[in-house]
Amino acid sequence: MTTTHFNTKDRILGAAEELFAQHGFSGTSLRQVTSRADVNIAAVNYHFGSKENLVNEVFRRRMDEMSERRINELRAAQEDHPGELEPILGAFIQPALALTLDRHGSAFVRVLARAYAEKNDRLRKFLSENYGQVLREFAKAIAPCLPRLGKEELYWRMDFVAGALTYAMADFGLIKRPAGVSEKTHCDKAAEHLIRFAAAGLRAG
Amino acid sequence: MTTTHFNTKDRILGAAEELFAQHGFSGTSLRQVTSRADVNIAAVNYHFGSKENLVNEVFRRRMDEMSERRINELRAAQEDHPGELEPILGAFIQPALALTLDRHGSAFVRVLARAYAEKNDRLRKFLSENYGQVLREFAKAIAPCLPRLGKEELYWRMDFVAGALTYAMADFGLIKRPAGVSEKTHCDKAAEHLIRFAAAGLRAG
DNA sequence: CTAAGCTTGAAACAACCGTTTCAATCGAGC
DNA sequence: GCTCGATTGAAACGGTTGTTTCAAGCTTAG
Repeated sequence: MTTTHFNTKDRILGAAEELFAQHGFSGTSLRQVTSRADVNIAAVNYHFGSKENLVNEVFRRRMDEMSERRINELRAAQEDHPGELEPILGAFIQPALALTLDRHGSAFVRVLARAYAEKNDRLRKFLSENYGQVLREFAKAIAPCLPRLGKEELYWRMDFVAGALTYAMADFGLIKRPAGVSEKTHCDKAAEHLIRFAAAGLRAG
Repeated sequence: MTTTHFNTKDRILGAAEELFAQHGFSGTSLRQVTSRADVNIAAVNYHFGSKENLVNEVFRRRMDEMSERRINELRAAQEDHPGELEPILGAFIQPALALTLDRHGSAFVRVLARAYAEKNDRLRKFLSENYGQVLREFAKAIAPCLPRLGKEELYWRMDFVAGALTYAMADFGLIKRPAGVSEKTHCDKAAEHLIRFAAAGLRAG
């Protein structure tokens, strides 16, 4: 594999990511993928072995990146603003919402939201192994900021934060980006609102 | 149609609901549905016209009931506890979480969560026409409880509440029901935690 | 230049998809 | 008893699915 991102394998991954986001995993055919990637149908089974394996690779590529950025920003927040809640929440929320700006990452956000709805056991296992670990890491960082909060209560509220974030990322609900507002501005606003909401919710007496 | 719930039409709806929850809409074939419902494959097109229409009917059956219960409990909350925020949130959250207790409704909860991840335009339109109206109704009821909160800010936070609720309903995340706790208890606990979290988040300064 | 080993193209595979057809069956009203 | 409309059963429709096959093309090392 060369260093360029325009080889067959990466073109397949990119096309698959976009189409999975639009039509779901089982709603997307390999022929749609190879057609968009401008690649022969045989290439996907040559490079990935099967459709299921392609799904996993689509996840791995971005998930690892997002988790790494989250952990890095968490470490930075803990060093620069020890004991403060909001910077930690920022470290959790920003890398996720930032994906919606990346022209390539925006599709992945929908893929991620979709994955939570899937009951596919292998996918759930893959997600809980990666995403769950990161979530626990954040719970451990948040706990000292809320010394009066029990561990179970914290877990409940972390789940609520993750839910609100997923919802915001996928652009459901009442709020739509107004025509005059840039995507970057809208994303920053979403992060700002969500951090304030989540912080207040976590601090609830 | 008779009053019994064990006719062909309702058996198809029930089987479709369970399978859609497990494998998604496009991941479920009509042959799987009719096989589980123990009816002929032709019956689904006879009673529903098409697969897409079957999907819509699966939604309508439970969505109408949930929306009605939400609105009813909202009216009751406004009468019994005028100006209070928590009862309104309870009217929004309880009917949704109550579905997870119903052996038939629990599947629908996953179907609902899955629908949010779908980008299917017709489904989104159907949902925003029904569900969106209910959400706006609640926003109108909540606004007087938070006189210092702007309408846009309120809409943001309502979306976060809906996201946290969806997430909690679908049983993603860190929190799992412990072995010794009954489903009813777990559900009540979820509602209690979510109401406290959402109320604090909505009140954030 | 040639040979070896990756990578691709075109075609075909069996299996399954949603939908349709049409005859058989059922139950209610005359 | 008989007819008529509603419902079901079995089979087939054309089309698409994921996967495989195998020959042709390509790149690279000797």
